Amino acid sequence: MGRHSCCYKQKLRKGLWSPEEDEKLLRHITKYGHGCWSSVPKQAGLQRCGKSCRLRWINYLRPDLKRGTFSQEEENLIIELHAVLGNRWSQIAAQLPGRTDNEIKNLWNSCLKKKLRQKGIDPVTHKPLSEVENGDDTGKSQGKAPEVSNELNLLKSDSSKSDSASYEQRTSISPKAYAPEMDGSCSSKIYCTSDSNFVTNNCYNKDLFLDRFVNSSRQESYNTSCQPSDLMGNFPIQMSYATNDCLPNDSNSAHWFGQTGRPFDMNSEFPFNAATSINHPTTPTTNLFLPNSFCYKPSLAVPSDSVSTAYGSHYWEASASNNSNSSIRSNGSTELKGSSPLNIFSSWGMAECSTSTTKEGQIHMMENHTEEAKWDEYLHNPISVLASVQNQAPESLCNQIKTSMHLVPDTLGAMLPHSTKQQEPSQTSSIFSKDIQKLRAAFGHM
DNA sequence: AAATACCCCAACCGCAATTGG
DNA sequence: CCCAATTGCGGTTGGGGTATT
Repeated sequence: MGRHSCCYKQKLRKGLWSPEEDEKLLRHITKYGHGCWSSVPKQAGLQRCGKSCRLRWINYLRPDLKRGTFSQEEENLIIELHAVLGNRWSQIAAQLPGRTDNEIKNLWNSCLKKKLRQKGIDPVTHKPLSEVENGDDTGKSQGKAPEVSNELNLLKSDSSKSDSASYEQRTSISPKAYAPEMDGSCSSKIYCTSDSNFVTNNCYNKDLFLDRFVNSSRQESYNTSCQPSDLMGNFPIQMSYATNDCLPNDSNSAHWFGQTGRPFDMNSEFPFNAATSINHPTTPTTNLFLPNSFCYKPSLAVPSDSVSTAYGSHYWEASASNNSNSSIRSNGSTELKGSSPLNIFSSWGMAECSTSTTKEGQIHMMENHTEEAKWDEYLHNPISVLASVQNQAPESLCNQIKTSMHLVPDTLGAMLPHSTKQQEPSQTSSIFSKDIQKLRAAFGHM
């Protein structure tokens, strides 16, 4: 219990990480996965404790991290989530793709708290400061809707300076989304959020909502909790999870379920968004892999709708108007045809998405769990998986893509955040075109 | 220009929960 | 069930950069 044993050992480095250390860690994890963190520093040749390595990976080296300033949408979302979740940073972070709990915590402590106070809102209770100072705690028992509404109204006026779009259009969770289910004054409603719309489902009370909300952000939740069907029930959004039709019904993105429906959430240590965003039931067709208001950290010089992999970020564009005509291509103009990418990805990224009650859906779920198991195996024993893949006919592109993520070790330097020279998309393209070539070779028909 | 104050954020610390022998 | 190892989380710290005096 308590402090990690390795922390007691002498001669362990502390403090800021050097670029060399970063590269060592990144190379090691990319090549072998992290496995047991306590053994990572030794294997990677680092004078650090495993805990420090883990933290460095999660907060800094993970390839899916966004960097740069938080957008107004993100700030609003954090405030909204904090009103619901309090200081549960990891759960808040789970709703913000590419952001870490540490990052959000820092933002909150250094910036958002201040902003709220300036707006006359108590950052702890999310109530008007005047109300808090007067010792009026009636809001506690009556839900948070009023103060949240105040808060958001104030923020609306603030953010309107820089953005002409309406608040409801910009924010992921409409302020209206909170009020009814929080104040307990009406039948509980829960809202699927999209950029411009929200829909209701009269089946959840606040506690269940919170429970689901909290569970949804837990890393293990994709196996057991917060299935989209749990939350969405009668939502008037068409979704056919059990089939390949996991396509958006409209062009708006819904961030809410983007996290809950992902096989690797942002706190996982190997989050590959190629899989996760496919799960996103309302991800726009023009940006299949990421919610359209998020972009990747500029240090990697990746287009906003790119896929981040263990070897860096790669720009994928998917067009998928229907299953048979689906195509997926890299920014290197490498196009994979003939095998529907939705078929491909749904086979390993749909575990949580596959919520259909039909037999077909159940079958898919089983298949998906199998794929997850393979993926898990890959992460923890990549060499054996790689060997097995190379020695047999590929069963799914999933495996090939996963394998391909191991093929470009020389790009590591370019992905390191320390790297001052940004990698041009064309370079990224050429890097991945090699992968695509290997995929093609593996499949023959591609 | 130097000193000081302030701010941001990466990293550390310690506790709780989980896992596995 | 126990216990040690490990992981995850949230609070806190401290170094470095920037702004102010």
